[in-house]
Amino acid sequence: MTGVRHASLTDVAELAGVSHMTVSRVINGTGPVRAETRARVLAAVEKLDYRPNSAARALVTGKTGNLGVVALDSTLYGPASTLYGIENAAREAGYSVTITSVSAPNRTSIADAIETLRRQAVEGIVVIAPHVATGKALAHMPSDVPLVAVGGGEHAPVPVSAVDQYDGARRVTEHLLALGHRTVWHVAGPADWLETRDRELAWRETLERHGAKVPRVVRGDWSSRSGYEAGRELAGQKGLTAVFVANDQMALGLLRAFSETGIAVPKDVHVAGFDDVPEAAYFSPPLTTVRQDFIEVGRRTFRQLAERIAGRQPQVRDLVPAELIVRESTGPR
Amino acid sequence: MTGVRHASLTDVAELAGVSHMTVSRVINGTGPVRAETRARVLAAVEKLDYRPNSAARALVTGKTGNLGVVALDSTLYGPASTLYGIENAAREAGYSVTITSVSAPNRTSIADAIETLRRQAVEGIVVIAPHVATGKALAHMPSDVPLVAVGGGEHAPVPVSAVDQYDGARRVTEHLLALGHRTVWHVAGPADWLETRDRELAWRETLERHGAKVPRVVRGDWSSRSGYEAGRELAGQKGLTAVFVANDQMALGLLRAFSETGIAVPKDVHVAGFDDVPEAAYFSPPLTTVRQDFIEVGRRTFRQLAERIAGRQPQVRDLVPAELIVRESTGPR
DNA sequence: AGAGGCAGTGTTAGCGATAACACTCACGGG
DNA sequence: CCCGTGAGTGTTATCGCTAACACTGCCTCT
Repeated sequence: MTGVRHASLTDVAELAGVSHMTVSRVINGTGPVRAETRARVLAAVEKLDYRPNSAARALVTGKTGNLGVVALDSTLYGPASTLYGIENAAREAGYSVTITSVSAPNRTSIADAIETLRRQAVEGIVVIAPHVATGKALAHMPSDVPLVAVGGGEHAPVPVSAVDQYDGARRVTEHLLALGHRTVWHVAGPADWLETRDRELAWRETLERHGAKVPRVVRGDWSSRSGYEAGRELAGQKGLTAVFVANDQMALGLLRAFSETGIAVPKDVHVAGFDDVPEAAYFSPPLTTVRQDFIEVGRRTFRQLAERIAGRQPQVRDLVPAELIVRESTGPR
Repeated sequence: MTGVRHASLTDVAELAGVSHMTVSRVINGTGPVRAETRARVLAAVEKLDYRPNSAARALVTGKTGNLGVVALDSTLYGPASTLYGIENAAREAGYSVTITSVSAPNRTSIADAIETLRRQAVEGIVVIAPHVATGKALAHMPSDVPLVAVGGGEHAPVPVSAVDQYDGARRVTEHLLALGHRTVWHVAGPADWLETRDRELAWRETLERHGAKVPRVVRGDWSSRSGYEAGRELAGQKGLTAVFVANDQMALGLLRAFSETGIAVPKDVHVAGFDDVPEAAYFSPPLTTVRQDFIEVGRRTFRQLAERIAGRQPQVRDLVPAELIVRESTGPR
């Protein structure tokens, strides 16, 4: 039952026959305590099932040991993995993580989420919301709480860690060109995502650098459904031999559309994705894609935030390299 | 910069020329305050950018407004969605959510996670970890903090909300039998998951009730890879015409294996999954599966926890119905 | 031998909020 | 006209902890 008040430092002190300060010193390892005294205190702690009151501690120290994460209310593989990466790193460092989700990535909801977290007295905030709007929203945020972003754009006003989108997209495009295609089509993500921009830019510049014609961009919204629609649209396209799809989910939809319209992959068309979701190796056919180490991103993000909390100014951009994973969808015909 | 101390109630009071209690009353809406006074106080609040100190408040009220969620360190669609469902419901009710992930669902790590959360002074805890071991672990947990589980088993010692696994599996099995199959094979999940047990039991009992022979169970681990292996294994099986796979990821792997071994779905074999991940409609072929409303599960889970926190004893098991989604993988041949 | 230092412990004063109660009026009823 | 009542406000105690400093011995150094 609830209602049995918790033991306090004073209760422990009384039972151990010492002052509450001595108990505090034992608990926190601050200051010297005789071994015998320490043992007595610990016995009392054990007996009373004492647990420090974090509110009282926070009140006097000004530190809560809490971090806030603003997360997209989504189960997209990337954001979800990043969240766990951050949580793991934070927990190892003794921080707890409070999560607030936003359904729409507009300025108001981000600001609300941050405000909510500040009211919770978090020591620092990570924003996972890789939209253009997010970057802009962050530019207007009050700066009295350390803030870092993940997956953000190059002009973000806060430190950012992310997988190197440009590099990944360049690699996959070059991989396709190296297979002998005259050009590579692109199914992009939503225009307001920063990752979309990076991937699209890399694709475009890589084509240009190789003297290839740059086809019009087909745009999706990351969902398989939109990939499917893009696939139906591209199916009628003459001269289509290679497609770089901006994420694996859309690539799945596109593969489905191609299959329905009698286009064989990889025989007729090569297809590559981005993300390397765990399922990508079991698509039909298994998908060539770009692997992102989201856990590492989470780790670095936490590290940057920790630096900020400690009062240092970390580097502003911290890129994790991407890895090209070649599978059958760009395999021998 | 950090370092500019936050304004306190007293600061606001001074600026507004009232006592700190009056400010407190304005902030919390407790007790009567003259309209003119309130306005003056609010102006001071605004001017000083005052934000209540949650630690001080928690210290004196004994309420932190914090809930803890023990989550599987996984990006599985179900657990991730449930997390967001809980977070949404909690936020609407004014609670914040602290998340702690566990990588292995054994008793020790669950106990550690709960201990961590208790140290954070959460008012209640939700455990998302639908393993047999979890249920057992919870049986031994100290009961002085309200605790509910999600996706748990029927013998769990705490309130539980979940999608009705049994019902969903029964429906999908009956759907397959109704298509004229003499029996239905089953690729099950890991034996230590509660959901695995429910789905498997429903499948078995449904077959028996219809007088169908019960084939041996092939077991996977939820991953596409394991589904693929199950598919390779089943491909050689004589008389195989229908397979119920315990989740969509494994079904994807199985479809891949069937495709490689020349088995046509749905022409030669019917396949159904479970979960209705957003991609399931774009598998090859689109997958018949069972939809689970994880958001609703999250909502109900929060509601149960709120009841517990309020000191009431909610019903012990709260089941959300499952929905059968029929697609081409069990379609006309 | 006296001063200084340090291990080991205690005392006191807040941190910033709410709870509980006290006080001052103005007003209405007997 | 006096008193009870309730609106509006203030005073004080307290939540559980840590910071800062004070105190007591005992040991070491000069």
